[in-house]
Amino acid sequence: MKVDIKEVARRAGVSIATVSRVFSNSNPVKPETKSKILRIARQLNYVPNPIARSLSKQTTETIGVILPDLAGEFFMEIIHGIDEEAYKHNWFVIVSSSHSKRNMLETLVEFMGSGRVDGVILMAPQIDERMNVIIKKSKRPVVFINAGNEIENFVNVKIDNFNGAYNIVEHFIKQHKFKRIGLVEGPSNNFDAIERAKGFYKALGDNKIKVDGEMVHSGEFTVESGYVGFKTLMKNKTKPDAIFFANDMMAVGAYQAAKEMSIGIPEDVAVAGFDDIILDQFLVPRLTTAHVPTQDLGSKAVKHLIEIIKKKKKKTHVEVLPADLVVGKSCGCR
Amino acid sequence: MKVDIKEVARRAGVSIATVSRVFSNSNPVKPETKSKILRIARQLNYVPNPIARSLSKQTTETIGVILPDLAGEFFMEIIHGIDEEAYKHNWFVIVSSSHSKRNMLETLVEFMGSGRVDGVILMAPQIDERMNVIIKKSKRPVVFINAGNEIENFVNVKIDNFNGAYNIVEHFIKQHKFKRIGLVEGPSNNFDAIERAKGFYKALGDNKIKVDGEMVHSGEFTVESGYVGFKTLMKNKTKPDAIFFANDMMAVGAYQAAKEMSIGIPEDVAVAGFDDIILDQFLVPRLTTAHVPTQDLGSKAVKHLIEIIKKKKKKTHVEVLPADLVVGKSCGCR
DNA sequence: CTGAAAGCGCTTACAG
DNA sequence: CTGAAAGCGCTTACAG
Repeated sequence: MKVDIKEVARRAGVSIATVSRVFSNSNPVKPETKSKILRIARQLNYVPNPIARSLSKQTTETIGVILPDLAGEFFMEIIHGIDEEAYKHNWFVIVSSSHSKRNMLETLVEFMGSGRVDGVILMAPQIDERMNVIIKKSKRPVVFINAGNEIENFVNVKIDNFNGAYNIVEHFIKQHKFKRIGLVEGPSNNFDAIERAKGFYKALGDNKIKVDGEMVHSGEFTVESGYVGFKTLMKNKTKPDAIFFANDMMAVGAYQAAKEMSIGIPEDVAVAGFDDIILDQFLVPRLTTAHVPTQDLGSKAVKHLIEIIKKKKKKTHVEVLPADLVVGKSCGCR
Repeated sequence: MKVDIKEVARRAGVSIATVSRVFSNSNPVKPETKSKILRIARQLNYVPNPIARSLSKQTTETIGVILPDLAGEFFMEIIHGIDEEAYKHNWFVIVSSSHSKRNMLETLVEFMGSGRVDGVILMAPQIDERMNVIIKKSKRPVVFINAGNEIENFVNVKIDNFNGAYNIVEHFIKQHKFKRIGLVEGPSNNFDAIERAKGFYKALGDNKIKVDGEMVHSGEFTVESGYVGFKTLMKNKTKPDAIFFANDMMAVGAYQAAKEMSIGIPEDVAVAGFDDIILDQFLVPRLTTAHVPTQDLGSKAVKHLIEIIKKKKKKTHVEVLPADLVVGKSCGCR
């Protein structure tokens, strides 16, 4: 038997408006009437249809999430953070991990144009012109995760790559008195990589250490490139005291290279990475790195988005989450 | 500007019924009319409102997914598999990773009772009575992932833990002529762990190898317990030739213990795990294990669910996905 | 505190 | 092939 608002109203001898008021507790309803309705509803196992409610209220209380395919470990944690936060607010989450750029665009159009969601959380490698047009045109709010500086007039939740890197290098200098510090960079078109490199250079500059071109290697954020980077730097005439890898995966490659070359970490050279990935727990010695609070990225994004939707006020700010120093033993501590 | 079906119809000089027919391509529409409508729609960035469509058609083309909180790496891959498959069919996915049992129950009620989704994919540590009642009462279909045998009359997609384990142990015996084979089990209330242990015992039995109680240790699927298990077994008077760990995380613990004890893998003792987790790629020597096709778990579940929903026929079968042997070097191969 | 009625944006039998 | 109209299950100004 179908049980809708009409059926409940009929049995309770009231209008559907009254039943609706009880379930959306928007307006006062006489206590006796209310409890009668609730009793009957419970008897019938009645649950208001959220689809109908959404259509009527023009609001779905659900968030659309678009993530790139490549997110890996991050993917999981971000979704987790999003889901947890949404659950607290009693909102739902529709996910779409996009397997290509076209797909991402399509999903964006669908989300922005269709009324399926009230807002979107978007994490894209880059925001191209077509995406930009869609986003600008729609009145549905978007919150970005880890987008570059091209995003203005929107909320953007990101990681403090600059200071994360700065603090690591400063730790090398202040704590360990290292002077010759190498850098294995990430891809030159990657926003995170660029910021991390800037932090590196700034820390050197602030401590009056001159940059030595020989001490810098271009990596690709891969284990392989870290492996190569380590070997390259360690073959220089004057070897580095320490090397900062712009992400942990490259540091993993360094560990492999060090093993092959019988170079001790940290006895012969100190090493640090960035990200604090799960794999780090299994490295010996424990890698010194900067913690990226991935889950927070998701939960903060949800918070901002819901606030924008509810308050109907546009927020345009960048929330930068700290990437705290994680001191392991690879830097020479202990 | 609001662009709905009415607006498109007005501009195209047709009724909304015609526009609707174009977008649901249900009925024939004169080609010229159709292309005109499509052109105008594209101009306006019109996308049919899926909420309205859902209400009208009484079907949402979205799947609800309920996963436990503890899934970790699996979580990610399962969602990925689900999302990818759903995308192929043009369906949407609402996720909810449940942070407690109560939460899981609530979400289930919401999904089953409200018309928000057409069906549910459920992965639960165990299905208790109250969940069972809700599932049985609702006409909305449910597909289980990796549920125990308590699930009857439903589709259940799971891993072939038994044969995965059997094949590993048989590999030890047939390929390497090992006779003394140890086992570090998983938690005794864990369905996967139980099946894997069964496979272990069956392989021994089939090869006329008697089980030695001293060769079996109870682990907890954690790195720690693998570490302890390894040390325990290796302190026996007669040491094992090989040890099968019921999951890879425990094998990781074994690697750590072996390093400490200066025991060579596989020179002194062979080792194998189960799961084929990402971390395996970084173990030296490469771990021999059984591959768990996590992503397939998700995609198969979606396939079954959509089929049930569309064909409106109830399917009740268990799909068992093979856990293929992954031969590394930890077993002594090469 | 309550009801009648319009409306949310679609789909679809019915009639032409 | 096309349109007018009823209906999907709710919400909410409006009037009382």
